[in-house]
Amino acid sequence: MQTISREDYLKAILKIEEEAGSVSNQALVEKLNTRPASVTNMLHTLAAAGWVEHEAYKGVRLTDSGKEIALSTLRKHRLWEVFLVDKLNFSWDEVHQWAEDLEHVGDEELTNRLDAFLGHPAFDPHGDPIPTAQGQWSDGRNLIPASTTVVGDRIQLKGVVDSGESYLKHLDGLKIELGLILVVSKSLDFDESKILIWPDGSEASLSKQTLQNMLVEKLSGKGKE
Amino acid sequence: MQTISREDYLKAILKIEEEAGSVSNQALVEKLNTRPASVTNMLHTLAAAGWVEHEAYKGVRLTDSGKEIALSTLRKHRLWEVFLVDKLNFSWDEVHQWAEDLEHVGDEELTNRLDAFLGHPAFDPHGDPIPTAQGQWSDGRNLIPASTTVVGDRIQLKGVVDSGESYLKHLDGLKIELGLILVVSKSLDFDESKILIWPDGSEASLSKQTLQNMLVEKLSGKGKE
DNA sequence: AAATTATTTTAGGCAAGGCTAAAAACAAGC
DNA sequence: GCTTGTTTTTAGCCTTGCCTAAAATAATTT
Repeated sequence: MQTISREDYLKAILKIEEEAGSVSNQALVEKLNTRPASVTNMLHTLAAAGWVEHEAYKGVRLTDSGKEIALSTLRKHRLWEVFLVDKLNFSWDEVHQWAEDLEHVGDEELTNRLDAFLGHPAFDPHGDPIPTAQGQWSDGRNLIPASTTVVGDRIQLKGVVDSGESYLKHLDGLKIELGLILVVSKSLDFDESKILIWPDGSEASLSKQTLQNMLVEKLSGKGKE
Repeated sequence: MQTISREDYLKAILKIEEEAGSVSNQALVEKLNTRPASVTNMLHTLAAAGWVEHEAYKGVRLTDSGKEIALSTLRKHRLWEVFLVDKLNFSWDEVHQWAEDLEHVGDEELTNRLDAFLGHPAFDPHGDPIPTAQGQWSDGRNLIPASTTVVGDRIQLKGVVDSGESYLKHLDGLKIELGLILVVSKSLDFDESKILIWPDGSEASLSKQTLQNMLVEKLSGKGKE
């Protein structure tokens, strides 16, 4: 039986598998903001349902059926985020909590209709790829962290690594949004910060931390195009 | 603390208050498809939260704060139903279950944005009035059950009493939908059924039961207008 | 008014999913 | 190969909200 909590765990396991390769209980404790004993408990439940394989002290892996549920939940989450931003005009830092609830509503049919209504978006408001109804979601893009760019690069923001509210608000404050094109004007060795040029000609300095979380695409043309 | 179950109870109490005036435990048992002991339990919880006044063996009444929550939940339910029908193209008999989940998602802000996005609808897909953000929802319309009409009346379907899936599917099968205009052609005494004329000239007989659940408005013009 | 019937409450359980505290297993350093 | 520290598991408890069965109260009938 699928419950909200179980879907949340499966989604978290999927994400950690993607990010880190293997999934420790500790990682789940952090991702889900819970306690170790709760994780152990739930992993037993998920294993009994056949959604994960769990060997004591050895970590977890999603089974095919578990992965299917996790992908479906992630798909719903990201589609609802698109709805909230595109249709209800929320900003990208306001939508996560509601999407966290909405992702547990509806079946495949509803999700597919929502998908069609939104025009089959490929990415959510944070630039994360939306799994298809068939469970495909490798995005095929070649994104790099902005921290790896060099002076003269012309880059476009396509995604973020950390889509937490505080980081997104930070970007908002800097007038940085998905799709924005920037030019790398200067790179400071001592703290690995960079000075970037906005399309309107203004400049600002971004910290190493900020740059690491920005996923960008290098555009063909250089600085002045 | 507001939970899904508590919101469901408050909404049910509100509806029964409207329909029947007073709210017995028995009525809640039927409305929520649960057991008497569960109702007593929950009423204690709701009373402790200050959302209802409950005297043992005497029934319940919503307090102002309880009514506010109930109205807000009902508003969300009906707005989401409009979304599902108008935007995702579900039919009116398919939306109730999802709306039952969606009504527990989002705050006032989200609800108001949804309301604006939908164009501030006054009625849901079953013709039920949608409470405003200020909690107003007396609809001011003067609807009568179709069973009380007489031969020659020209009537328009504006709502239904029972919006259960099976009844709505029955109407679908008869090509009856909200807004449809019919003319009462014949009234059969023995079983209180009536024969009605569709705009395209076709006729069909509707049972007393079916007619009682159709809320219609008498249009000024008579039969042939 | 007494008896029967219907409704409501109490009493006691159960399942899900969270928690703390303590024990067990693993990993690292000496 | 021990010792120390981290991670995971076990054990046991809590809360929410549901349930059944039995007792108490109200309502209805005779």
